[in-house]
Amino acid sequence: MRIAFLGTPDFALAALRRLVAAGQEIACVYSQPPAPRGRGHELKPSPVHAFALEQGLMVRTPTSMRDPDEIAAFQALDLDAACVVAFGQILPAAVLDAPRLGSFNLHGSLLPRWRGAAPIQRAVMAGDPVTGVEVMRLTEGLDEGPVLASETLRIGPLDTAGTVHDRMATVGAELLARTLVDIEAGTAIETPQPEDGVTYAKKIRPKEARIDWTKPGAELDPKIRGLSPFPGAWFLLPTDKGPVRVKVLLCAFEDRDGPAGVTLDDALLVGTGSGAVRLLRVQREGRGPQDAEAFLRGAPVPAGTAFG
RNA sequence: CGCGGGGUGGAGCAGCCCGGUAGCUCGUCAGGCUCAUAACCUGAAGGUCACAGGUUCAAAUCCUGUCCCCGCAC
Repeated sequence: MRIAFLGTPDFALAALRRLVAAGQEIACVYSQPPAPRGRGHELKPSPVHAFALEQGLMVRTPTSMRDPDEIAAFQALDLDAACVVAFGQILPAAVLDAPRLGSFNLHGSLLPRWRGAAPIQRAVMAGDPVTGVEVMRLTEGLDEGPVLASETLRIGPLDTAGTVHDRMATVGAELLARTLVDIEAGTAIETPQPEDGVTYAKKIRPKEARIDWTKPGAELDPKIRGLSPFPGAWFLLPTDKGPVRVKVLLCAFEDRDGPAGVTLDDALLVGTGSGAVRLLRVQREGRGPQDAEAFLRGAPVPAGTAFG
């Protein structure tokens, strides 16, 4: 099939790689324009953009797909289908309806739960025991189109948004590739989303990442894991040189009570509003990620330490 | 030139401001103790202090440049 691929981050890259491997004809790749990011404000192309260049695929990085010239260019591609995976832009109907068979999206949740920008993180943060990845037809509403294929994924007690993301990227890429074949063959079945159970996965804001130890531990644990590795839930660790920001990359809930924000033992068990959270993997500013054991070797945190 | 932190035996860190014997926690190896052990005791090996220049009688420590890593902002 002659398709256009619209995507930006690593999650999308996994899907694009799979489609290329499957021998699909990628007429054009669309990605968000290179933005000044990282230290030093360097202009870096997105993962999908970089891969497309490396593969010699045609790439376009329009600021807006609503631009009439962009829409015209898209329509001129004479596509069979368009695949949208974490692209980062809302597409107008003129674009969605341009391909002969329509436009399809790979979404990281079991719709209609977690429609929107950050489904994987929100699912983990909410403590969902199960999530999934689905292929759906894009319509004008936000992630409201009918579902064509679905695959579920368990979220374990030690999963983070990162680990679920990685597993889902692989499963999702496979699912998309398989479903495209069905779509081309005309055997794909479209099922409208249920009307009940709709929730929205709002974009993660850095402000949400500060840990509030007065909240219940059973709530903090999944939230912290859902924010890992990005942007990373954090707190302030008191040191000789002042408070140091420490991110928690992995933790586990423990049913033990103690003062909120205070360590209950010498191994990073922290009291919360109710229950406690054991920090298993952390990263302090300026340093790399490390397991609690390694972290404590260089910076012991005795029981009774109060976190900020 | 957006702001800031860091690169020290295998791991994690201290020492740097106030130049002058390489320190701590752990790991490894050997021996001991023990019914036994990730416990404990004793001893040992292992480091061009990121790299390149400079200042100095003397540089991990001060100055300059380079490379790499990370946090914030975005």
